[in-house]
Amino acid sequence: METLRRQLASTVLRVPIDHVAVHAQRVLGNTSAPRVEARLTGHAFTRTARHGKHLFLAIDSGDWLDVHFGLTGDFQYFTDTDPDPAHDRLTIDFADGRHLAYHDPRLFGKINLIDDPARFIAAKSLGPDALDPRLDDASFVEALNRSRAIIKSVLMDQRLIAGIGNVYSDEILFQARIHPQTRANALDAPARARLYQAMKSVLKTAIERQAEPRRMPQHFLLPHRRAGQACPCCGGKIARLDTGGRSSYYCPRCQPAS
DNA sequence: CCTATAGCCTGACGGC
DNA sequence: TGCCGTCAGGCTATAG
Repeated sequence: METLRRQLASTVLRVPIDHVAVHAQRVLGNTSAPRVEARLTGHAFTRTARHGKHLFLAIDSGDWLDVHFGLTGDFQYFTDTDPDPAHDRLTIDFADGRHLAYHDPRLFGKINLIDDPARFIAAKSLGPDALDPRLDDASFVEALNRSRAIIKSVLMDQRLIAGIGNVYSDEILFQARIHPQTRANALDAPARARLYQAMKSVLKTAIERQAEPRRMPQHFLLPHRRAGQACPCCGGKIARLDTGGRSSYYCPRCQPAS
């Protein structure tokens, strides 16, 4: 998400928007196609912000666009000669000839028109962004102690910490050597410290590598995140586990149940 | 309040 | 080739 934000910030800011088309009403949350089209057409994005998995685009009219990509969404650029990408649920045509498609095959994403990101974040009860420096070791530990749920679910709970999804929660637990089903409040102090360090370093590394799986270090779980693959640390087999309806991949030897 | 689960959607992939 | 089951980077509403 941060990678995408930076890309947008370096390409679309202050470029006037010629035309907007909504192809799937479903992706619109609190607004309608005519409203989005009216608020954007003839205007331009002036800056970007991000909180967890939410991307915010300031519009020079004073409003903000909140963009969430669900499971399968992203932005795709295309040109006049390209056909419109399949599953483009909303397209924005810029005055410089660029076209941007909000692409989301599974329709789990949402776009909202809001007047203030901070208020939106509060209304959604989102926790602090995982990379916010104000989310220090002490407040992280406090958040963990409040929960009896399994640590895998806690890391993904956007109300506690915003920004961690299924893949990166597996990576964080792998590097912290913690079994995904450990109860959050059962982690001892060294484990909590490892988890905090892993959370910060995994996300920073991911951003440095533009979140491209191919560019992740080989000692990360991510390049090997499939059942039966060899653990990059011990060579054992990566296993798969059902946790809260999502798949967790982990190394039973490096991340033993405590 | 807390935690766990079902449901929303569609496409890609592997096995038969 | 075609069909079927499984899996997939998320969130919300609801149940217990």
